Amino acid sequence: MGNAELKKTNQSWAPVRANSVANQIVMQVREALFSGKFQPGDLLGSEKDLAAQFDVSRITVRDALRTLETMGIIEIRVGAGGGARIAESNLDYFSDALAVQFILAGVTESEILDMQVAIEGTGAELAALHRSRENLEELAELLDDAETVIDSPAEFTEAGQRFHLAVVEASGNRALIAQFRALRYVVWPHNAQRAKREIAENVQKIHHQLYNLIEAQDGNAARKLMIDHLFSIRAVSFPGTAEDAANGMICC
Amino acid sequence: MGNAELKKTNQSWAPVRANSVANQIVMQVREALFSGKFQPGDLLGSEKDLAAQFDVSRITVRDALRTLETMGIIEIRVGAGGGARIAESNLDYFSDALAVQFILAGVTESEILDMQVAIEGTGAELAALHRSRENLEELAELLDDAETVIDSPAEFTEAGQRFHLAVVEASGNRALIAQFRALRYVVWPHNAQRAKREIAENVQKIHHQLYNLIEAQDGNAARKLMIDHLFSIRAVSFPGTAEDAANGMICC
DNA sequence: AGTGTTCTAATTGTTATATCATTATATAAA
DNA sequence: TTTATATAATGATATAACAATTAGAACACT
Repeated sequence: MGNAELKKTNQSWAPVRANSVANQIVMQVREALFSGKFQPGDLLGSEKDLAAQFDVSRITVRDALRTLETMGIIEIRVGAGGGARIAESNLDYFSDALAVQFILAGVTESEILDMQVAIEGTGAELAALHRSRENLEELAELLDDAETVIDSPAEFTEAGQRFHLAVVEASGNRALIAQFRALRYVVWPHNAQRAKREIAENVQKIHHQLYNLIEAQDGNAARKLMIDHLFSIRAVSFPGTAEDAANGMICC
Repeated sequence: MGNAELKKTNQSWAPVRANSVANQIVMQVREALFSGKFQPGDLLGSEKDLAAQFDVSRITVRDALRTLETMGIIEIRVGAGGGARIAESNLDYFSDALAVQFILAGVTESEILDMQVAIEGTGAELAALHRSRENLEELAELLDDAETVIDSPAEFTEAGQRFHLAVVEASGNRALIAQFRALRYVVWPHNAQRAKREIAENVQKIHHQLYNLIEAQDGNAARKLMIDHLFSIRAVSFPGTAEDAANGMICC
């Protein structure tokens, strides 16, 4: 039973008292996770179980579980054999938190683009160093996909963004991947559907070059090309000159 | 009344029905925030108000508010004149979410160090380009502070970390600052209290060089120096050779 | 007039008790 | 063996009540 599984990893949940009982439950679970007492998949128990263990009402437990769920620490399943379990990592939770805070803080597009340069530049560099055979195959496939939709701005933009994601994924660095996804979520609305045909062709050319550098494991060159690529996007988003806007490439 | 203030910004909360009523409330508030209908400080109303407006029970509203609160979207105050308000930006929420996901995903120290290189490298570069007079004064002050505790490993390490934070803050990029804080939170436990005297002196020397490059607005050199600095830390944390471990500098 | 105190109303925090909807699992039938 | 059905576990929601906290108004005392 859930009870037993919980006891296995954490003998004694000190029954809580003052100062928002629900928050204390959250803290106890959080601390247990941070100190390595939990693995993804571990069962905490049902609402009823936990209410009994903490000696509080079901609704208080619910409050705590809702908080933990939003934090991405637990997953809740209904039905027989359900209950609260330590969650698998889901970076969407984090991307979401980042997007919310960026909006509340009023972070500008310019700041986000600098962030993109940092993440994707390093992503491209590490991709060149660590890429596997599978990574290269996926990148090549995505390039082909983009080729087939080169006349459809929206679809080409999306294909280009998948390519960029695949590059960062090829780095094998999950921290970078998480940051990239979060940024993409924030930036997404702004650079969609603006790729004209000739611009798209230029983008394709650069993406091919990037692929070649990654295949050749030339980290420095890959990083440099990626950064130039991103700056040309910036030139259009924040045109210093009309020429920049006209010649720059957007999307991706 | 809260009711009136809410109506001002959002005329019609569609009364919700199926598929987790609480989540639908969350989504409605979230969408309203993302579409710019809310500013920090705006009052949503009390639990009772919202229960009436959404035509659900107080408990359902509570579930939704708990989720929104954990997301950092709202703040809740108890007592007369209390209720739920759109929150001020608080990047700790996000740093926390990141730390949780890193733990659940089992991200390695090596991955985090690569991430640090990306963030702090760009941070140093932008700091050189955008630093204000106040930034320089703070950096100089922090260097002096570190000097006075150069014989105390724990204190020197902390002073060094404050310097690194100040560098990133000097970039003026809140996205970078948020990422740096989050990373520091994750990395913190690992590189404390390891700085011996001669290592500390070397760190101080490099920090001074960094300061000079930032003052001179040499972005490329600042970036390069910061990255070398971080890699030397890596050399100790993941020693390729015993020599690396012996000569490398730790902390900061 | 100003200052400190007390009272009051509003609001979240918590508990208790039900009912409904959903889901996993065991059971039975084909 | 597969499929359908029943059953029990569980979360989702509702209603009602009380406790704890807080802001603001009313009041009393200088």
